[in-house]
Amino acid sequence: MTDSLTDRDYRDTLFLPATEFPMRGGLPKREPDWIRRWDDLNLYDRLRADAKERGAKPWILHDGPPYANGHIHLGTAMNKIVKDIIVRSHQMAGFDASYLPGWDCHGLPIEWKVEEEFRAKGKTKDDVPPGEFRAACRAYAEKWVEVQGKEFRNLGIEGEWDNPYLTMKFESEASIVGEFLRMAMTGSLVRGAKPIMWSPVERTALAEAEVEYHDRKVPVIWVKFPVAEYTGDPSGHFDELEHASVVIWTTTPWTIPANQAVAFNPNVDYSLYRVEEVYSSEELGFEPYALPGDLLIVADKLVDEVMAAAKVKSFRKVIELTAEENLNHIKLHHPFVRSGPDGRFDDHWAKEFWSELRPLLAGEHVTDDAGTGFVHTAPAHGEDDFNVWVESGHTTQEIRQIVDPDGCYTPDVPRFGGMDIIRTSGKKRGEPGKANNEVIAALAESGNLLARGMTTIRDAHSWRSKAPVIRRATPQWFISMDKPGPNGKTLRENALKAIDETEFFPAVGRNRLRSMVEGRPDWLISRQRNWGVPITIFVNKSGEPHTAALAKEQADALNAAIRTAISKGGVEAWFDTPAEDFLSPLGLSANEWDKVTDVLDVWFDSGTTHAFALRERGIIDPETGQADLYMEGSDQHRGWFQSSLLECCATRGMAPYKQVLTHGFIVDAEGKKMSKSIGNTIEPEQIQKQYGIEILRIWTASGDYTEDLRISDEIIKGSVETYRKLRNTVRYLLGALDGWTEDEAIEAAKMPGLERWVLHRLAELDAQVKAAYTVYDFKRVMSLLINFAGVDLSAVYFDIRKDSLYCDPRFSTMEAWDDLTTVYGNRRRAARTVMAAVLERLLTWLAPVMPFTMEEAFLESHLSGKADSVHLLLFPDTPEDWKDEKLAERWAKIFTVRRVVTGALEVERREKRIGASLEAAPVVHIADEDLVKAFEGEDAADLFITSGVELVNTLEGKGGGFTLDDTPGVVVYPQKAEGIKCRRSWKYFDPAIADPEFPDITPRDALAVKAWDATHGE
RNA sequence: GGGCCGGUAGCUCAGGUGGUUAGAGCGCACGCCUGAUAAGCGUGAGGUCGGAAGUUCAACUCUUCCUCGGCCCA
Repeated sequence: MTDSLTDRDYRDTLFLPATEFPMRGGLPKREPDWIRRWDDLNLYDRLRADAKERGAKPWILHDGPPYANGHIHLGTAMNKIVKDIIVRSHQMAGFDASYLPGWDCHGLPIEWKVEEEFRAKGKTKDDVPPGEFRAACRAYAEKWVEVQGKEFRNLGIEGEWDNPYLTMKFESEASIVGEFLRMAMTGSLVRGAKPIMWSPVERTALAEAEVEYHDRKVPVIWVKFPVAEYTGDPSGHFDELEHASVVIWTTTPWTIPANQAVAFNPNVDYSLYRVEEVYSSEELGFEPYALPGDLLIVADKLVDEVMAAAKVKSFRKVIELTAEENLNHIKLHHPFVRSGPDGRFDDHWAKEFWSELRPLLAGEHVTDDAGTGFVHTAPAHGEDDFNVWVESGHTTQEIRQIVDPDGCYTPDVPRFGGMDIIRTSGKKRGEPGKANNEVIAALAESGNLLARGMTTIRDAHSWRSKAPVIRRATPQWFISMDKPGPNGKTLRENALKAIDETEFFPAVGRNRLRSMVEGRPDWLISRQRNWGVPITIFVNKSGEPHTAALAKEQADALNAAIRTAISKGGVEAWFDTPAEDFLSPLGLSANEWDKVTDVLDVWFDSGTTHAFALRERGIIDPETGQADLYMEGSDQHRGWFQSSLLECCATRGMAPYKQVLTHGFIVDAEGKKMSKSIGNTIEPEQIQKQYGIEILRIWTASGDYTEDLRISDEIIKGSVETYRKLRNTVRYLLGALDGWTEDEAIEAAKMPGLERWVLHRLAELDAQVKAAYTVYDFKRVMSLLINFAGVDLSAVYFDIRKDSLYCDPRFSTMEAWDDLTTVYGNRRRAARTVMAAVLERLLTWLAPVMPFTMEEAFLESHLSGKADSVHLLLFPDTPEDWKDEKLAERWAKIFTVRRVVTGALEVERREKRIGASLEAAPVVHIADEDLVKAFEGEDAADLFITSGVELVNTLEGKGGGFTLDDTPGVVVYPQKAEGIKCRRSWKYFDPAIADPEFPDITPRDALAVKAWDATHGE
């Protein structure tokens, strides 16, 4: 019997998927159109209006401001994409999730760029009036805000781009000043000093990027600090100790007058040594400084080196010293005080100024790799010196400032007053001044110079003048971490409490922020710069700020006047307005008050964004006064998360956020960071042009962005595959739903088991996807949905239901549907009902990650009438009755059997006995009765996509059956399907049961063709 | 150099409180289909869980050290 009895081509009578939604996205070309569409729709405003209408609860992600300088890179793109996914998913979860982007506009990097621009025009910074300079900075920042804004929009980031917040808007600047004054009024503003890089030649402070490093010949001296007293346990005391000296080594003799301590490392071994014999002047050609009998304290590892430098021929160890027993209890004389048993205090010129005893401070920065194991510490002139000074409990106010802006000692310094460290003019500009030699001479006189020499070091020189740079303490303003505030608690205590009350994603963020706040020094907020928000205070002759010195009412009035001026004229108003204009209305005299012209650390600016970007715009949780989430790179534990925390804790006693989320950084395929020098950078634009933004978004969402994200060609190709699979799944659904209307829908209770199983899966996914979005776990969303699309839908559900969808009868009217009692009609309707539900969920669940493609699909779908954009939809609710654990268990059993059947068919295919699975009609022997029962009410052949099947509840058989190792109770005997191949559905069937009118197709297909003919004629 | 974090198949990720042959998706190989077709389906091969010690009857999971990488400090 052959299969052809008629010549009719049944293809036309089939229902095949039909959609305009193309298989390929053409993303790079089409994405700009979608963005334009959303702009035309005013989508952002629509989202706000929509949420308002729903009475949605606000949910606020506060945008951390990027710096308005340079083009965006992959890191910034990823940052914004993560934020965008968060905001969109929260909006669709039912919140009013606004997104106000912002920029950080003040600060040094912009100053440099602008300086560079002036230089290019042949002008130095000194030629340009400050007002003009600041105006140029403003313009520069403005330009980059524009550029970056455009670049971010091109990424498809939805937000209030028309009115972003900028730290340099007048109202922002006024707000920053307001916050600063508010903080100052709490008393936490203190004046101190800190060493900064200073160029005496230019009389200016320099930043790290304004210096270059060159080799320089410098003197090196070994100096004795005589022990003055021992105050510890008597057991640690012995006579030699009192006559000994701690030896230090330095290449900056000029800092000796500013010495305030000596640092050592408790983990280094130290001993007291006695000099036995020194080389004679005949042997040396000069007189050595060391004398037999000298008692010297140095690190054991370095003693040979020190003794050699001091021209000591022989020495011996007297006793080993420990930090606990000895060093912690010693106080030293300044080395200008004459040493030796005969009259330590007879040196009158030094006695007054340097009589205070010097402590020994424990510091980790001290090593025994070079020097003596002790470090002379002048907190005014060294970074480490300053740190060890402050960390050992001393204040910055105690720091001695004896060097003026010209690099000369101040006049009050005995003997050295007025001497220069570096020559600042003339032909020898930049060469050493008088200071070093005079200090060395004074040390030699006092008998505390142990040795001297010359060496070469590499140190900082000014970029412009090429002259050496010194470190010099300048007056600075700090926010005190440990001064009790209005609530009796210190800022540190308030901040730590706020950290405990904040939720961190990932959780380790808490420890990281906590340990930083626990250990951080006072917040240095002043900068000697031009482009920034001024420290708007007046200081009286005793150095007190007006916020502390004036009565509250008077201070408040002055503060209000200052703020008003800034809000009208920006930061320029502070610099340009004469002090008396602020002071005289309050009856204060400009002669008694100095206007501070330092500017605020830009971290202070960004720390106050919550004030002007949120509070003043009314974007804030009215109950808590907080934003819901701050989300930035993990480097911001030291930056924005902390500055915002400290600022808000100081002014309001709480964190400005409820949650902190951090992302990692982008690295290459090997996990190495991207850098231009390695040449492994990838630009967002490159990916955009080659693959499309959506691919970048999928890549972002698929990886664990809380760790570092790897990117490479291979990895991006993986995202392309993901895109293809999801797009095709959606496309198939769109095609299958061609012509769908809600009238065709059928209730769940009337559906076949397979459809109810899909609904159950949707119910499961609904909970999982929403939960994953709430904890910002996009990779889980993606893996759930990719698995669902690839396995449950494509490989199982679509494959099985193809037959029903394509071949089952269709009728032109609903009446005809309702009349139809056959299972086929309901089966097809059920499938399409389920597919509509699946499509709606896929579109909405994926829209936050894939806004372009989901919008495109939405417009092609039956849902397009519901809204103007998929982004205006919410995640749909799941009807209670979809979830059915019992049914799921039953279907798990069915799929276990199905696996064995497909395995058996694969063997047949390999042996060329069958090609398509419809050519088979296997016999399946199943030992477990439950497994057989699972199939009750189901058409097993449909589920296996075979033309027939026989299920037998026994393991007895003819032998040679197929089994899988992990499913021993199921044996499959493959058999070729009998009968003829239906020319419409390609199923094999017994021709005896055929409708006589259609002998070459199955009765089901005959019914379908009749129905088709009835509506189309023949 | 210090603090914190991470290193599971080619790729992206799963693997409560230590316990049978370490999982998924993709990719790859092979095959099927040709009515989702620059698509769809099936089968298979891939991992000494960064390395080395140790604790334990038992470690991807605990401890120590090392190594590679990242962030922040110095």
